[in-house]
Amino acid sequence: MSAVKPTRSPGRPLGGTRVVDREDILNAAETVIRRDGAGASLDAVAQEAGVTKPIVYDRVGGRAELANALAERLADRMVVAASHSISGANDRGGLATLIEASLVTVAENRELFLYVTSGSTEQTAVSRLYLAQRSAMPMADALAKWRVSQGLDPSVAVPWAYGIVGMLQMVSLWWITQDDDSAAQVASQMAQLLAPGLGNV
Amino acid sequence: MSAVKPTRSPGRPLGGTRVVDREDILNAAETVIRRDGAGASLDAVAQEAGVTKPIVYDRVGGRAELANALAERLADRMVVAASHSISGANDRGGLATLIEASLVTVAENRELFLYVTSGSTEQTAVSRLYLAQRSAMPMADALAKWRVSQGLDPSVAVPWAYGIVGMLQMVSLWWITQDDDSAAQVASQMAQLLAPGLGNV
DNA sequence: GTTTTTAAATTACTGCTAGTAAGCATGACA
DNA sequence: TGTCATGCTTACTAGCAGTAATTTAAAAAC
Repeated sequence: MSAVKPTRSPGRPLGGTRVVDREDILNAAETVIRRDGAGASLDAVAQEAGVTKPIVYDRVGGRAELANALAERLADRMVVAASHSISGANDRGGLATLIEASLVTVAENRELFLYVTSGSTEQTAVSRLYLAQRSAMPMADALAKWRVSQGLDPSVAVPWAYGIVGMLQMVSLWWITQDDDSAAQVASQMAQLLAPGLGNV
Repeated sequence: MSAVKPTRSPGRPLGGTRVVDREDILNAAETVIRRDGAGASLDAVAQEAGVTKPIVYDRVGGRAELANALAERLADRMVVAASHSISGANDRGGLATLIEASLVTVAENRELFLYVTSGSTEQTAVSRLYLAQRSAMPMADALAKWRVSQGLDPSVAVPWAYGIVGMLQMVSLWWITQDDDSAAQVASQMAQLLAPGLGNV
């Protein structure tokens, strides 16, 4: 597939300035991943961006770094979705609404989710933790603060946050590969499990 | 690395019968993964088993199937560890003991855990669900049975089981990449989060 | 105004890996 | 004794991550 003739000859471009920056590469990567799935190659990403592979390495780095950058995007998107959902939700069912927003965001970014949570080679463990960390650390901070305000031990915050992120990731993975249950239903069920332990948030 | 001279010439072996079966291949795979980490190649597995790659494909299939088979082994090992731990535990802290056994088993099979939870290519999503399913389905059955016995709705069992498996996987991943907290401590913390929602199992 | 250097890109390569096709040696059976 | 089946190895293909070498144009130096 890489046989499509590149439209540009070698050498410095005529304007003399860079035209494709890091953000362009990341956008192209998202497009390709949506189209080709989680197995998208760096060559395909480069071609979609109208450049070649070494440019991808110059702008964002190798495959692991690309996955990390996209993981940050996805995590940010989830935070935005969560805050939107929170603003329209009241206390009861607030946790369920949060989880539902997470599920819906994963479904909207299905292939991207699979890409960033799959990794490829040996470095995968670190990469997967990176995505988790990106989601877990704000949660851990919030949890710790809230626990302190309640006069409770805040040292549980970090493992709890990682655990909840892992729970949400796995439930998302299961949920997007079946059609029986609605997002709201599953979210409510998971909230039912978590809420008592969290202290009826 | 594949330049190590194979000790066998082509053709049917002298006895006329197969000498390396599926179990031998899986054992060799575990050895190689322990030695080389999660990036272990099929060639290395074949060499460790004293055969060549096509034999691996004949006995267990491709990389995805190998990961699935090893995932079953690891899941079974965890079930055994859990049942051992249960037999020596009383009601209070039973859940924590279970989680601790899970953490310890992951630590004992560190590279294998990373191998089966990482996968490699596009099929990864299915493979990861496979491992999760292997652990989640017995848990879901037990949960459903227990919920029914308590006069509660058992339909939460499946998503809860997947969620708990995901939680344990992520906490394990986080825990084996740091040294600050003991297994017992983390297990107790996670049990503290889950127990109330489960209904003080 | 010509030469040199620097910037920005492509082309072309290496090394590795999953997976498969073709070939070879031994046993079984007619 | 010759043909077929069996259980291997060797040899190959295709694709991907990552890197080195090369090319072109702008900018700077003389």
